[in-house]
Amino acid sequence: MKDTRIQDYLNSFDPKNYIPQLSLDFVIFTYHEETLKVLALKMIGVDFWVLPSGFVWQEEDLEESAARNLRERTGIERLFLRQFHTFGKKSRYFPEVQKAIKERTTLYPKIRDWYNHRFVTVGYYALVEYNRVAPQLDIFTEAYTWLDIDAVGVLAMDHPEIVEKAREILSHDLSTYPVGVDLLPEMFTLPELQKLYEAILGRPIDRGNFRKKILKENMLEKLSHQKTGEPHRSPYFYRFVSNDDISLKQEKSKFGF
Amino acid sequence: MKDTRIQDYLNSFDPKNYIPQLSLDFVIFTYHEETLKVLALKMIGVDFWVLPSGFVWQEEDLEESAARNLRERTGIERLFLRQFHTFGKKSRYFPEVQKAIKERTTLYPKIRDWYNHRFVTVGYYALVEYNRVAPQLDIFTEAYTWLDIDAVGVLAMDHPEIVEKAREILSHDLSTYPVGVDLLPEMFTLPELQKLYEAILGRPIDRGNFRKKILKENMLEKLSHQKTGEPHRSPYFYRFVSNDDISLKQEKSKFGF
DNA sequence: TCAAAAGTGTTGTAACTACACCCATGC
DNA sequence: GCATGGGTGTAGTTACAACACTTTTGA
Repeated sequence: MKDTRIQDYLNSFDPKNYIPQLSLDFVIFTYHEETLKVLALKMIGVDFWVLPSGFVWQEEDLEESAARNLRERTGIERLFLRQFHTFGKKSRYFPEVQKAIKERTTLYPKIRDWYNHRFVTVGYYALVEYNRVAPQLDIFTEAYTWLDIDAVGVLAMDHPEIVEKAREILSHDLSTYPVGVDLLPEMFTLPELQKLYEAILGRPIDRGNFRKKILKENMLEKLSHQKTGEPHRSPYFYRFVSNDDISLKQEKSKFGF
Repeated sequence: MKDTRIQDYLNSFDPKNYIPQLSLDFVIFTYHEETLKVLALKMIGVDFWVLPSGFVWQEEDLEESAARNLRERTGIERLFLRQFHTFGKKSRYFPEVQKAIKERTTLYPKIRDWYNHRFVTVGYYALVEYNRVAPQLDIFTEAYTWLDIDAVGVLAMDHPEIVEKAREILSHDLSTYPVGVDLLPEMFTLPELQKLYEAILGRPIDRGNFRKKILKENMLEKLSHQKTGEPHRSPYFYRFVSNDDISLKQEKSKFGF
């Protein structure tokens, strides 16, 4: 069934509508079971995992294209989406992958030709809340999985390197953007928020210091008790004040004079 | 004379060797007369200024390409070169510019075709010392100038926006990279270094605080007096300790816990 | 009552900010 | 001497880091 749709798609695919040798790669972060995770896809008929990716139409902005591709490939709508780096090693030509593609498109010379070059790829990272996202697979995708951030080494091509870079940038952005807004449910406890930060940074944070710093930002609103059921004091729930009030903090331009 | 060389070049130009619709744009900073400046070029036969730019060979890394293009277009060799953003608005198709190019290449359909698309461009910024660099113009370039950072609005296309972004990133990099190494002569005084920082940040810095912070980095070596000739106390000269010892400071990954 | 984790407070250090004050130089 | 800008010091504030103490909960 899917194969028919693929053939339909391939028949209608016109390379002229796309910018050649340019792709977008997405590092889609989520947070679940106290670990940071990254969305990986498995294309039909191949046996390796890759990051979601896409191509750029001639008639769309790069940013638009990123949003569109993300939607089409994963069903993920609005979210925090940010360009972080462009990768362009000449070795970004991956025989394993291209071979698999070509094998499956023997009837489509235009497709073979399309893939028969190295690609420069613009990296975007996104933040999505685990429970609010059910990735919708497009016709090329056989399966998806949320890889633990520490397990992204299994990704094909140079994708582990891309994830690494994305995480680095995300760590920096932690100080200027309240990532919890996108990665946690409406309500959450401070210990939960702290664990999120620890998962991103990859190192422990002092509890007391975390509370002080995060509360001083005035982004959080304390709610009623709850979170009962465990053999210790129950933490308070919090929520972010209002999406409108949460702006990117003016990156106080370093070299603080 | 130049025209002959251009024709030779155009004759030998083979689009197949390049990645289509992808360019590199360079924001080359220098520092002179207490102002931050940016290199701008004027192409032969047109009357607007643009940033140096270039195209990427099929068989070279993006980083390699940046270094090569910089060398070919400006004669500038080794230096601090850093990717900062990729620009991809669909409006990055500039009739004014492309018209000028096409008018001058009527005999070269392959060239017209090459320019007849919008380009996605990867921005790199570079730091060069004013007195050690004499931009060497390539065959397409009629003139160059060092634009004051506050005068880059005269640049064509979206180049002012690109410079703006580059300066923003450079401001951030100030805290992790000793930009003075690349922008100042071997010897310099602390007031001179401070003025450089002020030019980059676009705001004044307290003298005493600057000294304390910069000296604590242990990157500077105090030399003998001099800098005489002015009606006030003579400042000391300094130099950076050793290029080897100056490493990118580990960007202490924010959210300092 | 005990373990475990939440919540809170304290203390010392380092960094940043805004000054004030003195020093060297050429006129 | 005097204006000018370099060099240095200090005091107040804020941020950070480490850690101790108290509180609440279920078993």
